[in-house]
Amino acid sequence: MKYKGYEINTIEEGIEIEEIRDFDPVHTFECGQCFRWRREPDGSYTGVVRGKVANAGYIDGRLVIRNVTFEDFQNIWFDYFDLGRDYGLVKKAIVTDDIMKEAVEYGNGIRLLRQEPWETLISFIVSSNNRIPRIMKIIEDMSGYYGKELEYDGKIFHAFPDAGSLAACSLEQIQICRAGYRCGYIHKAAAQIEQGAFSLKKLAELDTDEARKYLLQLYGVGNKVADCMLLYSGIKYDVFPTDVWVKRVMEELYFKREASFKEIQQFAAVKFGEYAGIAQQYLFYYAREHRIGI
DNA sequence: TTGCAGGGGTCAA
DNA sequence: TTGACCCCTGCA
Repeated sequence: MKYKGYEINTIEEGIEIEEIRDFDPVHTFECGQCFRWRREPDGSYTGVVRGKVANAGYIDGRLVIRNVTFEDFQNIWFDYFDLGRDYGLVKKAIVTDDIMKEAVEYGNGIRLLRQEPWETLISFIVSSNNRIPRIMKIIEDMSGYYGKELEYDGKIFHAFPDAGSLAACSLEQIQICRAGYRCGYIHKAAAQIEQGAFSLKKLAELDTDEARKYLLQLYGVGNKVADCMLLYSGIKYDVFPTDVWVKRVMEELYFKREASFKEIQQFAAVKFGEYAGIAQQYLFYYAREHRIGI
């Protein structure tokens, strides 16, 4: 059947989408934006999103999403995979030079996932001064201890715990996830949100600068985490999360000298505009895979 | 085997 | 602007 321009078939294991453009699972799931998708031996990926387990991969040129009903697709996955956006147009807008042209060609098929805001916030608080494998383990452990149990394909999975569940935990209970000093950040953020002192829903109503400032009120959230949270939950696309890697990459590819964080952000805002965040993702992935900026 | 540096940042002085 | 920070990993 047709749904918003896509041809969707319901099959026994889930659904399949024909002729989908600009969706490469490897580039999308391994470009550093998400922490809960794992590669299976057959090359597909299994992940937990909004309390549902799913598996995604290509078979004969069709994107197959297993353990998903057509209704789930309409309510969750269409939005999560950002399928309403024409990445062809995005690419046109951000490719203004040979560097971006190459980065976009290389990272062809990266989509920016619209992840659940609360989970995204905590994931990127955990990411501070940390590496991806360890971030994944902490998120996994936290879900295992405090998230709802789910089952798929004979295996047990866990949803990411909601704010109420983590707010109900003592600091010691959060510390068993081995997130170190970030446990205090998580504990406080959960309390602020659960008590209604802070609303993640409000972010969408604010302009980008206001949203960023508002997020900085949360203990443990600085500029980098705020920008990641806004971008990877699909709330704002004109942010340019600048960590030490992106800084080095921008210095090497564009500035040819040292540049301050502020300088880089201003440069990106002018050069890439409303899709600066997506440009950052292509650039970062390209640089990481080519070991630029090391 | 043990020891030490340093990591996709934030906070506080 | 600078150092400490929890925990883990990589590498002498």
